[in-house]
Amino acid sequence: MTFGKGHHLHLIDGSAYIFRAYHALPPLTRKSDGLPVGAVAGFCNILWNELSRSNGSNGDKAATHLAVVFDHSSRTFRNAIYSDYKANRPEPPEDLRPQFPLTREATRAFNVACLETEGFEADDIIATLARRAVAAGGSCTIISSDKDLMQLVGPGIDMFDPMKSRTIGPDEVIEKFGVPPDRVIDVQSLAGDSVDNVPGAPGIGLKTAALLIQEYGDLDTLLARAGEIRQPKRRDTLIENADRIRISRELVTLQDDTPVDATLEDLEIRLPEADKVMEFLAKMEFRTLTKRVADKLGIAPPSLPETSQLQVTPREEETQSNEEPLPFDHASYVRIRDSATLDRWIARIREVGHVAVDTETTSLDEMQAALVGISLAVDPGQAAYIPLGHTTGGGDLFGATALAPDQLPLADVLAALKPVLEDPAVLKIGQNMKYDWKIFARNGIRITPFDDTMLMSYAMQAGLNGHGMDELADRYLGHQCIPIKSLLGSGKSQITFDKVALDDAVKYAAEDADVTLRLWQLFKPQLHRAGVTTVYETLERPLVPVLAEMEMAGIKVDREVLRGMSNVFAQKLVQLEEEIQSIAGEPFNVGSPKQLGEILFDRMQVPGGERGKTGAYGTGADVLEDVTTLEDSHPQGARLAARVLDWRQIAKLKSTYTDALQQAINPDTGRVHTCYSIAGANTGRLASTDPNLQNIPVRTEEGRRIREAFVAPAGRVLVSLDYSQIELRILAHIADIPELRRAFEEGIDIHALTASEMFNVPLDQMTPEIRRKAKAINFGVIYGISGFGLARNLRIPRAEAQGFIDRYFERFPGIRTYMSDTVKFAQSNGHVQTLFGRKIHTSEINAKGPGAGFAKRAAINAPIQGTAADVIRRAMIRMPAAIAGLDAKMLLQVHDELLFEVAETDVPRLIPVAKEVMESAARPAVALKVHLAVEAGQGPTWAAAH
DNA sequence: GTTATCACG
DNA sequence: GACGTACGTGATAACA
Repeated sequence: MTFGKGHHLHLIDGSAYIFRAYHALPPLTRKSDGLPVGAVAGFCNILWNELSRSNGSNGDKAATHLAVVFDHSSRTFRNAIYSDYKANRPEPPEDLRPQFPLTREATRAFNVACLETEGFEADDIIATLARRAVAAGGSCTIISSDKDLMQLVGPGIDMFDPMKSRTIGPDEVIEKFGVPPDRVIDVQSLAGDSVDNVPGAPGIGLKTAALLIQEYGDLDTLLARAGEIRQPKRRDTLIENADRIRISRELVTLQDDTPVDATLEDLEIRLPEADKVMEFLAKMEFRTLTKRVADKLGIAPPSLPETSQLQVTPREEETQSNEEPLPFDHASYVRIRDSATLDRWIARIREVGHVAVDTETTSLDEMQAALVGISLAVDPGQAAYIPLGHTTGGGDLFGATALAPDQLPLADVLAALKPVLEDPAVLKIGQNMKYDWKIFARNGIRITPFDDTMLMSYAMQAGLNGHGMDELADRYLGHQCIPIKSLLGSGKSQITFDKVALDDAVKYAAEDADVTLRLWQLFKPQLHRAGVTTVYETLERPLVPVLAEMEMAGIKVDREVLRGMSNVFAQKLVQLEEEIQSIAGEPFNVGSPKQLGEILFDRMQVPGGERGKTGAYGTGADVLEDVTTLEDSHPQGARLAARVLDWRQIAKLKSTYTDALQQAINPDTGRVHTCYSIAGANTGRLASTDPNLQNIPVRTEEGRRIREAFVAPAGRVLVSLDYSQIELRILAHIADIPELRRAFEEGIDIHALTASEMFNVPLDQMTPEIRRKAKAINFGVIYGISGFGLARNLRIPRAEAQGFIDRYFERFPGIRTYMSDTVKFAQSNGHVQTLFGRKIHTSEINAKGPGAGFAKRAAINAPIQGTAADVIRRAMIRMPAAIAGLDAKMLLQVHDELLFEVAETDVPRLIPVAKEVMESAARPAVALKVHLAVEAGQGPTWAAAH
C-alpha cells in the first residue's frame, strides 16, 4: 500500500535515545555476566510500546509506519564544513559502548526498520523521511526531545519526548527558542551550541538571538541590516562574525534530501517474528518484557532460569543478606613469570573489557619511583602480580643489588601491556589512578580510558569518610588489607618494595588489584543512584591526566636564591635568640610554646595568659600581638613578645620554605614536583603536598621574597592568572543579592560598596578603616559568620560585632535566607551541594553540642568554596586543549590561581586564551548571574608574576 | 602519634 | 542559659 493520507510515520531518534536512557535509568546489568544493558532495556521498552500501541490502533496519532534512525559514525559532511563540529564531544561512557550494537540488534529483532547513512547524522535522515511523509499526504511524529530536530516541527510534523511523555508542537518550540519552528535555524546559527561545538556569534546566547530574530524577522535580514543595531557590542559582533554565523547555519540546518535506502512503504509496521524477538529478549535476560511480548504474540514465554534476570545492583544492606561475598584468598593469586601466562591474562582482559591495575614501585614520589611490579585483576578473587624489578636480598660487598631471577623483562611486559592499557575499548580501573598514570607515563604508556575507585568514593562520600584503599576495603568489603608496613617495616630500617620477598609481594600486590576491582563493581552502580555520575565524570576523573602532567612538569626553583635566604635567616635567628634570652633572663628553647608561655606568664608575670585544654599557655601570634601592646604596663613582656614574633616568622620561613624547598628539588629535573590530592579536601578543593606549593608566603614583604626563587628558565616567563573575588561572586549568585551582583557587573570595589551600604558612607568618602571592617564581614559571611568570630577578627567588642552583622543582614536579607536555607537543607539531607552538583556531606549537622556549630558554618561555607573549586577544576580540564598550540605549560593551581610557564613569544597569545577558559568555565552547565573576572600577571619569577 | 603554630586561599 | 566558634588545607618542631 502506498504511503499517503491517513498514514502516520513514527521516527525514533535511536542514538539520542540511548544516551538519554543511559543517564536517566538505573544502571541495569545482565545478571549472568554483568553486561551493562540498562540503555538497551529502556530502548526495547519504547520500541515495544510503539509497536503495541500501533496495533491497538485506537490513538489518533498511532503509528502505521515506524523506523529507528541511528548516527552512522561521528564524522559527517558537517566536519567538511567545519572541522571542529562536535569536536568536544566526550567519549561515550565505558559501560554504554557495548550497548550501541545491541540496540541495533534489538531493532532488527523487533522487525523494525533500522536506518543509518554514512556521512549523515540521524537528524538528517529524520528530516528527509519526515518531509517525504508530509509530501505524500501523511504525517510524522519524531520520537526525540533533541532541540536540533525542533526546526522540523510544523504542519504534519510534531515531536514526542519519550522520557517526559510530552508532545512537542510549535508552542513548545517557541517556549524553548523564543521563535516559531521555521526560525529555529536562525536562532541556533546566532547562539551556537557548545555541546555540538557550533560556533555561532560570540557573546550571543539563546535569549539575545531570539530577540534579534523577533525584531528583524530572519537571519538574512538581520545580517544585512546589522549596522542598524543600537547596542554597539552586538552590532560589532554580528558584523565581524557574519561568516561564522553563516557557517553555523550550514551546520545546524538539517539536510532533507539525505540518501536513504528505504521507501516510506518499507517502513510499514509489522509484527515481530516470535522466535527472533524471543531469542533476543531471552539473551538479554529481560524477564518482564519477554513476558509482555510473549503475551501479546500469544505464545508461551521461553523459560528463563530463576537466577537469570535484570538486576539493579542491590543496596549495601541487600548485598550482605543476599549474597555471600567471595572471601579473599591470597593463595589463589597468580605470579606471572612467563610470557605465555601473560598473554593468557591479556586475552582474558580483552574478553572482559576491563581490568584493575596497580603498580608497585620503590618510592611514593612518582618522579623518583622505579617500577617494581604490576598487578592485574579481571574477576573478583582472581588477580595476578608481574614482578619486574625485584632485587636479590643481600647485595654484594659494595651494597650493589642484582635483579632477582625468574622475572619477565620490564620492556617486554610493558610492550605487551601497552596496547591494552591504551586501548579505548578496555577500561582500566585503579585506586588513586593518578599515581599509576604517572608511573606508566614515565614508562611511555598513557592509560586511557580509566575509572578510579578513590574518586568514585570521593564523589559519593565526601565528608563521610576517607577514600584510601585500606579504609574502603574495610568499610565496603569487610576486608583488612595486608599493611604495607608488614612488608617494608618502618622508620630507619624501612626497605623499598623491590627488596620484598616475591611470595609476600604477590599476595600484597595482587590483593590491591583484587580489592580495587571489587570496590569498582560495588561503586559503579551506586554512583548513579547517588546522583553524582556527572560530578565524577566531569569534575573528578578528567582531572587526573591534567594534574599528572602538571606534577610531572614541576616548577623550576633556584636553589642558590633559597640557600642565600637560609643563611641570612640563620644569622638573624641567632641574634634574635640571644636578644630574647637576655630579656627573659635565662636560656630556653624559643621554639617551645610551652617554655615560652611559662617564661612570659609565670616568670615575667605578664597578665592575660590563658591556658588551653592541655594546660599549657596559649602563645599564638594573636596572643603575642596583644602582649606587644602592653608597652606601658609591661615593657619587658612587650619587647619579648615582639622579638618572639619576629623569631617565629623567620623560623617558619627558614624551616618550612627556604630549607625544605631546597630538599624538594628533584635532582634529575632541577624542578620541584608537588603532588595534588584530588580527594583530600571535602569541599572539592585540591590539596598540595610534598611539598605544599599552595601556601608559599605572599602576605608579608619578607615572605613574598621566597617567591623570587620560583623562576622560569631562560626564554620563558611565568604567567599567573587568578580569579578576582570568586567566592564573593558566587555568593552574590547563590544568595542572589542584587546590590552585590550590580557592583560586580559595574566593577565597583565590593568591600567599599558593602561598607557604604552598611555604614551609610558615600563611596567617595570611604576610609580604609571602614572598608577594612566591611571586608572582614564579607569574608565572615563566607565562613558562616558569628558575632564572636567577627569580634575576634576585628578586635572589637562582641556586641559591636553583632551590631555589624545585624545591619549587614538588614541590608542584604538574601544572605540570611541563604544561610538558614543552607543549614536547613543540610539538616534534612545530610549534605549540601555546589552549583555543579558536588555533594558535601555534613555528618555532624544534627549533633548536639558545639559540634553542630562547626557543622553549620561548614555547611554554609561548603557550597561557596566548593562551587569555586568546581569552576577552576572545569577551567583546568579544558585548559590543555585550549593552549595546545602554544609553547605553554600549566604548572600550579592555588585554589583561585593558575600558574603557567610560557615561552616569551607566546605570552601575548596565552593570556587571552587561558583567561577566556577561566572566565567561561562555569558555562554551559551553570549560567552565573555574575561574571567571573580573571586578572593576569607575568614575570621572570612567581613574585613578579603575581 | 598528638598538639601548637603558622603559611596559603 | 551556657557553651565555644570564623571556612578549607599541610608542614614543622616540640613533646609525650
